[in-house]
This record gives sequence, structure tokens and C-alpha cells, in this order.
Amino acid sequence: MEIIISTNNNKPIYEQITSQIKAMVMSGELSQGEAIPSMRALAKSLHVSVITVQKAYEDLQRDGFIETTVGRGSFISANSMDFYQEEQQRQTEQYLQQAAEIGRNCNISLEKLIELLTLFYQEDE
Amino acid sequence: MEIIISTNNNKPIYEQITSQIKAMVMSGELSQGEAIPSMRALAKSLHVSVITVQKAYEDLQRDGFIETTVGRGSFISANSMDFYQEEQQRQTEQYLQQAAEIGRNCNISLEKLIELLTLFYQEDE
Amino acid sequence: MEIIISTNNNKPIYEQITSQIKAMVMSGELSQGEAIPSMRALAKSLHVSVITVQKAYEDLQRDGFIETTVGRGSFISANSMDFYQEEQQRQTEQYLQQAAEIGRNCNISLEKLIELLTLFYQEDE
Amino acid sequence: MEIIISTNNNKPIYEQITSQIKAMVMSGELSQGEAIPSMRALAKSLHVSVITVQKAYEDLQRDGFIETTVGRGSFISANSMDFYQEEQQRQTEQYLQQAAEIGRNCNISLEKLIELLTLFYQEDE
DNA sequence: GTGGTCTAGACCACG
DNA sequence: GTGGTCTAGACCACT
Repeated sequence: MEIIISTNNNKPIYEQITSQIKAMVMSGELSQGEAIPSMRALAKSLHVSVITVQKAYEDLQRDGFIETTVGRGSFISANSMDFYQEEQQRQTEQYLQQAAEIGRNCNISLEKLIELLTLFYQEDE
Repeated sequence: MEIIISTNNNKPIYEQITSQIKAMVMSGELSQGEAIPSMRALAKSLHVSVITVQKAYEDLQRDGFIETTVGRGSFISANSMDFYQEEQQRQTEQYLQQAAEIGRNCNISLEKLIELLTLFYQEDE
Repeated sequence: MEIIISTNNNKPIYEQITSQIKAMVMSGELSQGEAIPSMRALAKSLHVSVITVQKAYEDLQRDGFIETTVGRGSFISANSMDFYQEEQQRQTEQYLQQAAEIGRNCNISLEKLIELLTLFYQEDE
Repeated sequence: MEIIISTNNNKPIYEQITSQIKAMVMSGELSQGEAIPSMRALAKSLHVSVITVQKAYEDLQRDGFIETTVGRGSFISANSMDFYQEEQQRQTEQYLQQAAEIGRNCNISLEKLIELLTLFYQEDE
């Protein structure tokens, strides 16, 4: 499991950790029931405070992605993938809505927006 | 000129001020060369610290939206609208790109994304 | 006598007035003993507060460029031109010194500086 | 890292801080990636308000000289030196241009200006 | 601990 | 009256 932390980024470190772990579940790199590193181990390998990792794991547990048991460690929970799907869909819709709203206010045509969207969609492939 | 401040919002107050003034320029409610309220006047009417308004005006000036002179006040600058257009286009593209990226990772088809975008675009009308 | 006030400029208005009057003395547009407009007349024609013009005239008198008599008006003083020459030379030297200092710190060669100076000198002709 | 604040100076304190930090980068006293004091620490050691230091750091960050992260601190950014070089060159050119302009208006010959410039350039060595 | 935001005062130069 | 700078407090999110 490899997580990359960027300090130049404006996103807080604990959020970078959560989002990357979620992405690994989605990509299949982490499967349900699989163990993830202990907070101390991850903190050490990322050169990051234990408190930061703790916050990340707390958030993941709160949102149902992992299950943490004292003395045993943390594990990917059974329906983590569904949670992730929902979350991402919600976010995608939100981005599209904002793009639509601003675009309309600036008199950017729907065709232009679709063109851009298609471009970005194929670009990343 | 009417600005609405929401404290429940997670956006800082000075940012709410700047974005609403920019929007007023775009909508034509404020035209080029027109004076905007003095820092003290706006601070008083919004029940907000002078410093907060000052920060907002400072940002607006630095980004070229207004021109401010000691002893005279602040005025909408000549090319404020162009700056606004550019800024909004940049942001729209960013939203579309993020939607495209997440969408692709979640196996949402391009058709589905375009469908959503079209929906949101026409919804606001 | 024509004075141009720029609000986009970061220089205070009273300073724009003084510097332009001084320049007119130098260029011969204003000669020694000649009357300059009354404060109120100038304020009106420049669409500027009387207090602003008053401050400008005060500075000019303090530096010996004009002589003001209550009830008579203000006149270019006898040795205004000398004062101006001295002042400008002082300022020119100061600019050159600053350019030399910064340039040296940035490892810009003396030749390069002279080249630029020559360029600017001939450019304005 | 030693910064000297002069209250007799007409330059604002936050500007004195920014310019001295920039100069330290240039002189090599601060290197890329190196940490600079926390706002609170610097404010305390300079007997100055935290807000004043904050304003200085904000400016430095906006101009690309430092990178600052909440909870971590501020660090000299990778290309700080390039930014500094550009800034200084711009300023040098501006000084030379002003010297050229005033000099020409006062009938100071180009030779005389070059002579002065050379003098100042070698004087500081 | 760090920086980001906000408040309520103050003095200054400029108009 | 205007904006520019500064002070001495405070709370927040993040490390």
C-alpha cells in the first residue's frame, strides 16, 4: 500500500490519506476484510504525526469504510465499495452542477461545456 | 448594493464579500467606474469588522477588479468584467475536469455525465 | 497652465500638482515672478478639493519655489529654477545609486546597466 | 535569521520583513526548502504584532517566495531565487528609466549619467 | 505547536 | 470623510 503526501497541496494531510485509501478500495488494490497498516506504522512511513493518521482512520471508520478494533487493527469493511460509489457519484453530480451554474451565468453554451467535458473524459484515458 | 453574509457558511466572510461584488459586476448591477461603499460604511451595514472588509477590498484590488485610492474610495476598474470572465471560465473547466476524472474512475459513462450536465444546465433556467 | 491629475497613480494628488508646476518652471512655461492660479481657481479646474491645492502650494512655498502673499496670490519666486535643478540632480543621483546597488547584488554587469540607461535616455527623445 | 526593524523608517514593518527575507534568500543565508520562523516566534522576537508578520508572510507566499502550510509552518519555496532575480531586475530597470527621464529633462548629458552610474557601481564594491 | 480568520480598538496620510 | 498600517486580544482547523 503506497500513499503519497503532498505538502504543496492545499488539501489537509488527513484528507489525502482518506481519499487515497478509498481510491485503493475502488481500484481493487485493497479488498474487503483486508488489513490496513497500523496507525503508527503508517505515520512512520509517511513521516507524519500519529495524530494525523488517527484523524484519517477516525473519518474512515465514521463513514463506514473501515472497521477498527483495539488490539487487532483496522480492516476494510464489507460494503466499503458501495459507500465509495455513492460518495463519488454525489461528488461528480456536485461538480457538474457547479460547472453548469457558472457556465450558464457566463453565457458559455451547453455545447461548449459538453465539448470540454468530453475532452477531459478522454484525455485521462 | 446588497451583500448577504452567512455565518453558517464555511466560506470566510471576506470571500463572501469579494465573490458577491464580482457577481454584481457580472450581472451589471455594478458598472465600470462606479463607486462601491467605503470600507467603514460596508463594515457597519454588514455588522462586520472593518478589517474583514479591508481584506476583501485588498483582494479585489490585487486581482484588478477595483481601484482604490486613499481619501477617495474604491471604484470598479475598467476591465473588471474581463477578469471575472477569465476567472469563471477557469473555474468551470476545473469543475468539469474533476467531474470527468472521478466519473471515469467510477465507471460512469460519458453519456451519463453529459445527461446530468444537460439536466443541471437547463434546470437553473 | 495645464495640470493633469491621474487617480490611477499611486502618487498623492498634491504631489502631482507640485511636481508638474516645478516642471513648468524648468521648461520655461512659467517664468520667475509670474503669477500662478489662485488656489480656488485651480481646485475648481482640477475638480479637486481646495485643501489639496492648499497643501501643494504650502509645499511649494516651503521649498522656495513660489511666494504667496495673502490677498495678492502666489508667484514663481526668483531662484525657483535653481532649486529645481538641485532637487532633480539629487533625485537622479539617488536613482542611479539604487540601480547600481541592486544591479551589483544581482550580478548585472556595469556594461548591461549602461546599455539600458542609454536605451532609456534615447528612447524618450 | 536576523531581521532588523526600523520604526523611524517610512516603510511599513511588514515590508521591511518581506524585503529582508528576500535578501536572505538571495545572499544564500536562507536556502530552498529551509524553514523560516513561525509567525508567532518571529512576532515575539521582533516585538511586533502577529498580524504584522502574518501580512508579511502572506505577501511572500502570494509572490511565490515561500510555501506555508497550516500546522507545519513556512518554508522557502523552490524557485524563490528566480522570483527575486526577476523582481530586482524589474526594479533596476525602473530606476534607470526614471534617472534617464529626469536627467534628460534637466539637460544632464548621457555621459554624465554614465559617469555617475559607474562611480556608484564601483563605489559599493 | 502551526497558520487562517475575525474582532475592536487606534493613529496616520490624503482629500 | 477616505484607505493604510498596526496593536492586542480571540477561536478555529490542522500537525
